[in-house]
Amino acid sequence: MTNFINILKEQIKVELEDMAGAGRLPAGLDLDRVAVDPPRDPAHGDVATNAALVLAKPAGLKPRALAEELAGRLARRAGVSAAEVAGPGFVNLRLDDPFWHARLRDILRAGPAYGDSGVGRGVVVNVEYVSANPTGPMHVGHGRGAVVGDALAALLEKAGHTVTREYYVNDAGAQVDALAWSSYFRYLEALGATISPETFAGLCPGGELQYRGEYLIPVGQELVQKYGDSLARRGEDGEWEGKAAEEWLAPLRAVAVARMMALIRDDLAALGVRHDLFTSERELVEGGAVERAVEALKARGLVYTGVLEAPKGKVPEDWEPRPQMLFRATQFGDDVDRPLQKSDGSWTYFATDIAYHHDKFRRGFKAMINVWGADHGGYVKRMQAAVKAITGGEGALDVKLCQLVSLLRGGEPVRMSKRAGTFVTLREVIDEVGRDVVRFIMLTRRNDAPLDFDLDRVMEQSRENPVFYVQYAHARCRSALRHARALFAADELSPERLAEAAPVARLTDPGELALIKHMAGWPRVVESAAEAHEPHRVAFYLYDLAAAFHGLWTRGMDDATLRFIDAADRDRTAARLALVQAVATVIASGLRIMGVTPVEEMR
RNA sequence: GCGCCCGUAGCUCAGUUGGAUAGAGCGCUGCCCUCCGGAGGCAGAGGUCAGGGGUUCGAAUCCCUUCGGGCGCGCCA
Repeated sequence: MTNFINILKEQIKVELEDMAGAGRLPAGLDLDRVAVDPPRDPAHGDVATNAALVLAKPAGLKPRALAEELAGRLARRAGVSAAEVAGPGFVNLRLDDPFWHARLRDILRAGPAYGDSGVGRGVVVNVEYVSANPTGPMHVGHGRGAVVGDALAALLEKAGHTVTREYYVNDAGAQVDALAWSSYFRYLEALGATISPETFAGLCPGGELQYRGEYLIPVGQELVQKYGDSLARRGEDGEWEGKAAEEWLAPLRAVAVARMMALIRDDLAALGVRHDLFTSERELVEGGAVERAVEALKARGLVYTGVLEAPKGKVPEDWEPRPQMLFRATQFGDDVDRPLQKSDGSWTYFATDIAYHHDKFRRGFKAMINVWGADHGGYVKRMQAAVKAITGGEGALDVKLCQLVSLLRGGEPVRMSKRAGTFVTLREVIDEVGRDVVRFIMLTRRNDAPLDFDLDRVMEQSRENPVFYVQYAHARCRSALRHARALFAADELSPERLAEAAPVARLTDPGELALIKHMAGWPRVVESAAEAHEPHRVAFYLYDLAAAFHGLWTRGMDDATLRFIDAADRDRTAARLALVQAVATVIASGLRIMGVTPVEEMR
């Protein structure tokens, strides 16, 4: 257990139980509401508990009297230098220097595993993210979801969860058909046909040529290689419309989807994002998963045929009431019951999505997290309702909605238009600023807050740029350790050796102790961020840690006695190098969750 | 019309499973440094946590309500 707060919480509970045993408190008090936290204001000590406030009423005692007794007991504990009653009945604990020195050794001994937690032990969780439609390259918005999902998965792993990272491939449905048609246009082009986009669009269902990007040109070429002109001849026969199209569209669809997924996988690789599993919607549907899911719902009496009211406000033009197969979503907190079938009898996307989540549950996942774009917000309730229903209440779905990313350059919005060909892809951004920058920036805002991504600002070397600031702190640590090689052998500087041999008791400067305290808070950050499913907290923590470290470093520029390396005092230098090594360890540990490389030097 | 998200310093944002005097960066004001372990330091001003009501020993945080912004609302995924 590396979270020192938990250690103290245990001690406090022991004291409370002891007080109950001594008749000072009623037996059997509920201690769940007893909180132990570091206070915001350092003047209130290192740790505070509200135990007396929470227990006063059920115990029939005055908060301050209860607090006095608890404080008196805690003050005798090792490591506690002072226990004071403050305010309405808080007990503030001050921990002595040796306590903090021991925490520093903890960090060095644990190394990269420092901050690992057991709160998620035994919890198997599925994190689904990206799931961009295979209809083109990824854009910046997809990139945000990719980073948030990937970092969340890593965070949960650090907190002890068993995580599967999953991508849902929407390779069925109208969008993919539209992709196939658009690919057919490129196919005809590759054959040398001179048909204009407008003429061709008239032949497409809906009269629209949806995907005009050049990335489909290689798809057309591949189709020619594979099928020669055989697909075109079918067209001449006038069999483009109706069901006949369904048959000859299949190879187009298959080739196009495969190509698009290859494109997307390349983009993901460039971002350093990986998935354990790609699940195909088409395979799921063809395998009968939808029927299976609907049967499961029917068995619970949650499916019926009914007529929905027209939505208020914006009513679709062709709205008409008609009976549909509906899922009783209202029984699980949704606002209306939701259709499972379209009017032509095929399944709605919702139905296949229920099947998909049913499938996840059948694969053993009770905890599911989906990372979606904010435009899917209206879909969350029904999906959570469906998961609750189809898992008999055993499964739970959390959805993280990612708000829009606005690309800026020097404070000015980057104009993007697919039509004008000025659309900026994720890949272009990665190529310009680098993977690490993209990943870090995507985590500098809560997922549900809009994000400004300024391509100029993120390359600045200043405190305003968190990527630089955190990287620089790590690089400075490494730099100090390299300089220390003038005084120490390499193996003397290893975290293990420093943990055992460095006289860390020499660290008495308030700035040094403050840094240790900050690092001691890392396991708690991991746990709370994992519990809240909020990876951005890691970025903010690292920024604060970097600030504390830079502050100490800078003081050494004015006051030589505070510099980390002092050739005249090997012992003190070793102690400070232990501190520096620990900072590097914690920063690297946090960056690892974010998927950002901790650099050795700034260039 | 309904649902979800959001509203915190001049600006951009943290802090929300209830804790004490609400924080950071930028900007602003004043002082210091001009250093090579390069790519500053210190201090200060600045807030009705959108408004109102409620629950609580205690509310930015929970509940209700009003206002303001974003997203969504059968046969798109």
